[in-house]
Amino acid sequence: MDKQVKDKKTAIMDVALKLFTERGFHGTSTAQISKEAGVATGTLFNYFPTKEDLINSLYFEVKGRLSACIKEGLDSEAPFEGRMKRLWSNFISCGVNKPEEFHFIGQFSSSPYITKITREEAMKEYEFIRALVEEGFRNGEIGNYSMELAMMILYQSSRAVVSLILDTGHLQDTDEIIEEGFEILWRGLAKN
Amino acid sequence: MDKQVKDKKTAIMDVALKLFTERGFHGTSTAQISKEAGVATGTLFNYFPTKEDLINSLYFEVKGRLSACIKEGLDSEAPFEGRMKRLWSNFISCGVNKPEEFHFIGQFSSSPYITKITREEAMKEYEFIRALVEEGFRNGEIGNYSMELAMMILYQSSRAVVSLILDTGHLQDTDEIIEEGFEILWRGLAKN
DNA sequence: TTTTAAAAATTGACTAATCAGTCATTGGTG
DNA sequence: CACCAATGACTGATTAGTCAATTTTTAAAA
Repeated sequence: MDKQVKDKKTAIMDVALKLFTERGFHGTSTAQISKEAGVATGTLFNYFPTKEDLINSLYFEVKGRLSACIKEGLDSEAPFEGRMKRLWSNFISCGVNKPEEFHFIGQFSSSPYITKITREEAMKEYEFIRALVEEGFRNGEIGNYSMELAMMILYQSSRAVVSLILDTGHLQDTDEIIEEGFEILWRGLAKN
Repeated sequence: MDKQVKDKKTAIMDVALKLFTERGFHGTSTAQISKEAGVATGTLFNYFPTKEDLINSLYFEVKGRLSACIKEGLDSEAPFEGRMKRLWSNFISCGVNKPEEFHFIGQFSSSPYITKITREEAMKEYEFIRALVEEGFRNGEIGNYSMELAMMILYQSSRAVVSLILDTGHLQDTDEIIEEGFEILWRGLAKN
């Protein structure tokens, strides 16, 4: 795949990410995407046989990008609380730094399009989060709560914080909000 | 407005709620709605001049229904923690008992289809939640966190718990999950 | 280096289906 | 009869996707 090809494909995916995030899947036509990407309508369908293929390709690409960002520096030998805090902090700063990706994933995973199977498949990318929380349970670092409940509260709270920062424009207060948010979360989840 | 009229209008809104939740705004055509509601396409446009009007009316209606459900029994003279727990418990049981309404609001509250006016109007319905949290701050029941942060974590955590119960079919464990969830939330937010 | 021709990439006019919304007509009720 | 809610065939616009024609790239031959 040479540079020209990669350029067009990348342009299509970049524009698709932007427009899907702004207007939703049904609200964005393939014509709009190809026009804004500066290619002909036919070109889009060379790379992505159907609109659904485009959405799925984009999903895996974006999911991978976020997943890689969140994983950074998580393999340390630090104490459990420190790694949880790193996960929390990564989650939020990745969301804040990649707002389109963040919104896209949020929209995609709660979309009525997505079958249970696809959603479960997507969850595998975040398996390491489950592993970390499970470790916390085994070692008694996290209180005696339902595993799924703790996971959901961790995940959705971090999403809530990203939305708070992005929607209200508190970009300069990010570090402080991360600290405060983790304090709330950790006091809630930790044993004693 | 006689019974006949109310019946048709209600039928349209009921079907619209169901289909919008299943397939999204753009994914649901006015033709599909009128067909499933058992009325002609023209009838839909008698009651709702445009699709956008239908969506906004429905949004307002559904938001009101959920709001009324969540408010139940909240005006008591109970201690602060008890009222917070009641709010939490109401939020979750309303979501679980009205899954279509819950998903509708969640999926579409950030949609461009909903006008700013409708959104601001609908936000007033939840003003009492803000008032309760504010009271907690003033009286030192809630720790010294950012108001918006506490609100967001409360709101999104409760949404997370509803999703957990609905998506995993833990319907019979609802009461237990509400208890556990509140323990996590309250330990996180409360002062000390 | 230049020529050349096959292969690959790109194009946009085109199609059938579907969209939101219209309106002259119909049918039921008081 | 008068009234008006209800109807569904209809419209112009838009949709995802096609494809024959054109341009660009490649690489080997002259």
